[in-house]
Amino acid sequence: MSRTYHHGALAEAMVEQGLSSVRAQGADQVSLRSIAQALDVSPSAAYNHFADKDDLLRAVGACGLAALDERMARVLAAHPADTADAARARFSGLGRAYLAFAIDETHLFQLTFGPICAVKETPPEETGPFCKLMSALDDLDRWGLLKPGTRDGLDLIVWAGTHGMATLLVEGAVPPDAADGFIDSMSRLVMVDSTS
Amino acid sequence: MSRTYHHGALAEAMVEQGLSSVRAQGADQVSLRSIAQALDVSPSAAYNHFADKDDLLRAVGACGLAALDERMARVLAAHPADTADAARARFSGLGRAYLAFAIDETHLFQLTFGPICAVKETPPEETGPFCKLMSALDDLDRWGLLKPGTRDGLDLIVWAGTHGMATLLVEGAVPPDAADGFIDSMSRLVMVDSTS
DNA sequence: CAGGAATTGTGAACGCTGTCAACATAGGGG
DNA sequence: CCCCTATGTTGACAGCGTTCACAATTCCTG
Repeated sequence: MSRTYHHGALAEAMVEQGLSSVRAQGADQVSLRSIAQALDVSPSAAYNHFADKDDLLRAVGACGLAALDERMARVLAAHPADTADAARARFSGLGRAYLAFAIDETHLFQLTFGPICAVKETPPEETGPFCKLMSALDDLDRWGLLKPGTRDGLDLIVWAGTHGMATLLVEGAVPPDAADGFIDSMSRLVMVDSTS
Repeated sequence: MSRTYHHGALAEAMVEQGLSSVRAQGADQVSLRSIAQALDVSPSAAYNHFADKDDLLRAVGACGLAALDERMARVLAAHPADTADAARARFSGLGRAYLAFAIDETHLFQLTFGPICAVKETPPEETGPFCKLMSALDDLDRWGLLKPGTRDGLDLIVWAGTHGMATLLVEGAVPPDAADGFIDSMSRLVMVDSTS
């Protein structure tokens, strides 16, 4: 019944199984052996595809980043960027998507932005989520929706603020229902008054 | 030569040794056994003082929080709160201290705000660093230094922004020299123009 | 001041982990 | 057809967290 001796796509299968294990128990509790066992495969088989346990986890973490990016891409797809209001919606929608990801993919978020994956030297401004957030800021600027004189360093403020709020949510330092209020406050602080 | 059979203060000694091990290698790489060995003590001795390895690490993480709090307290002590400029200095000084801690105590920061210690349900607004930051905001408000109409939700924005910037520094997503610029941008965004 | 109880340490053992080296199997290109 | 490479297996190793039975020490009580 062991389909074939050679699995065929072990690497992908392990990442996928790792993904669901991490989702269920958090990265700390996941063992290489348990992933292998779930796939009816010997533990050492992993070493044909990954250098390390951490290497496998990094692949799983990359999926997390991709999942976050996809959520944000969906937001952009839902709001064409052709009006000022749409630009507003894009900006706050992206922030909300970021926080929503942190809330309902807590474990994955922790892995993706945790110490294991950090070593990967995530290219600074090359990651999808970051540059989506930044381009939304550019849109706001183009429509003249930013408070005058605040553009300098705003990238970092918005990035750090959103990411920081996400980690606070993940750590349980702040209740999930504070997320929406945060986005509203952030928008109010950054954009010109919406009742113009 | 084994001083005494009873160590006398094993709990404190283990926390201290744990502290320096975590500083040196990061919490993930630290083992209960190595801590015990460094103290010339049997591994199982730990279980007379801590329920768990995680329990010990939580104690170490608490030291990290205390260390951060002390840095911030030093800033407050250096700037009496009796002038508007002092209020400005307190606010930006606190932020800088927070980021400096993240930069030169990376591993400790990761433990203190990581998943292990998060379970500890850190009381939301009871932790020193957070309430120091908030009281500095209140000071700014008292001196009329906040931009009008921005006070709502500013607590969360400042907290999330500062903490988020710290985690970005820790993850290496942002170079350490971006820290000062961040504080400046944040101050500029939150306070009224300083060239009044 | 004696002696038992509570505290704090030891030693050996368990099952689990990541990792490795030697070997087995499968499939594709000369 | 046969060998080569890719892929998987088996068995072993050291190290880990944790537990249990036991020993040493200290403290409290009578």
